[in-house]
Amino acid sequence: MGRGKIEIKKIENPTNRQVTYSKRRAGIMKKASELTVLCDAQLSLVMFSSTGKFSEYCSPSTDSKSIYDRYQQVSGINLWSAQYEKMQNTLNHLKEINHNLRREIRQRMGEDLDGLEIKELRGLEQNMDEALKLVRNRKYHVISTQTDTYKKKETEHAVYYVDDDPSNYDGALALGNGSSYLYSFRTQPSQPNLQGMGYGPHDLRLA
Amino acid sequence: MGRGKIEIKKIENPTNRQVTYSKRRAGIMKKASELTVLCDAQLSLVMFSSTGKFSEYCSPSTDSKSIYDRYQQVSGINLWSAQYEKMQNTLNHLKEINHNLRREIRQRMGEDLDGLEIKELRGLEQNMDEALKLVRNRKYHVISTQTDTYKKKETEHAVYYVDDDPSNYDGALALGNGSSYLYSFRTQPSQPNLQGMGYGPHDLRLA
DNA sequence: ACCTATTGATAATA
DNA sequence: TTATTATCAATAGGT
Repeated sequence: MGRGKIEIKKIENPTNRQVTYSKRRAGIMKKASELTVLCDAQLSLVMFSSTGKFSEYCSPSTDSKSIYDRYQQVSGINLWSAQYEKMQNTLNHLKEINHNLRREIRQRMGEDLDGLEIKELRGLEQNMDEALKLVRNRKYHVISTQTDTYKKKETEHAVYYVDDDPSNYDGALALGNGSSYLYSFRTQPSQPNLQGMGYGPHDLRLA
Repeated sequence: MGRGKIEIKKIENPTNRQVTYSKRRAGIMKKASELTVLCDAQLSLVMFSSTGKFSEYCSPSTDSKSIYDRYQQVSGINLWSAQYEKMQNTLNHLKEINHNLRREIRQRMGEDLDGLEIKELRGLEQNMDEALKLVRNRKYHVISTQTDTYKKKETEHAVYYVDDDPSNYDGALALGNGSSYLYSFRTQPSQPNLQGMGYGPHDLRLA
């Protein structure tokens, strides 16, 4: 269609190529637009010229992302699988670490010991014994410091550090340090929705 | 271009619309193909008819994913930000949990106690004290069981459970339970590459 | 699907 | 780039 028929092969003259690109780009975009209007179709058209210039057409009341989401569903091709895979690997890695950290904590709480051999049990006992001494020392240090403070203030709250109710442990951990997650996590009602990506909420919880 | 001019508006007759869609779809695909050949362009064309039928054209030596990756770079539009955000939230959540789990383990090893109040220290001491008893009990149980086994076997390896070198702890944990991650993780040479997604390897490590 | 009169797109040119 | 226009290509309507 023009003053002469042309062969469909790459136009070697760069200027000519650019001119033809502009014209035909306009043409195809018009065609695309007409198709959406006439036939109530939805389409996305993305173009890069040989010089890297980018143009796009997208049918009204959508965007390219929606079209591609749909494309993904219909074609079964996971367009962003590479990126997802990376994140999924990281997630799995983190979950595995999380699982093992939880097990170590359980073991340090005296649970889940069946899988340990005698050597490991002995090491754990030794480590906990030493750790317990450190905790006790710290406790005594805090107590003495607080006592000094109270002596300076001379009044009130004097009963605070005398409380020796062991049932405080859960509460203390839940409020004061990392363990709060061990508990609060279980009771969280909702997780980020990862359905269809291979990550149900259950995966994130402590089995 | 046809036996008569038509107005560019939705074709109400469904049969006609479908016919026109097929014809024009073929036309636009041919145009797309010609554009890629003549002008050495790269383009992706995704179409859905009003009945949901899907077709696509993509220039040779690429795929729609590559085109859209490029589209994303050029346009600055993050096509899959929604999906990423969900995963990122999950990742952040897990990392936070892991961080807190690690802190709890450190505290159970007698480190990182400065942030604990007296009440919490007392609870931790109490809990560790009870846990230590459980570990000891378990150790005795394993020892006696092993002793029985050895008695039955009557010979060899008799020295095994007599080893009382406390330096076994790290090794035992590293080999036998979750703590292996606490240590091996630090020395892992490479992490999944998440650069550009806001997740450097350092994020996964114990701060 | 096919046909073909007709409109639409565009190659060459300025 | 933009405009012109002679030609070729696409396609609307009918079979």
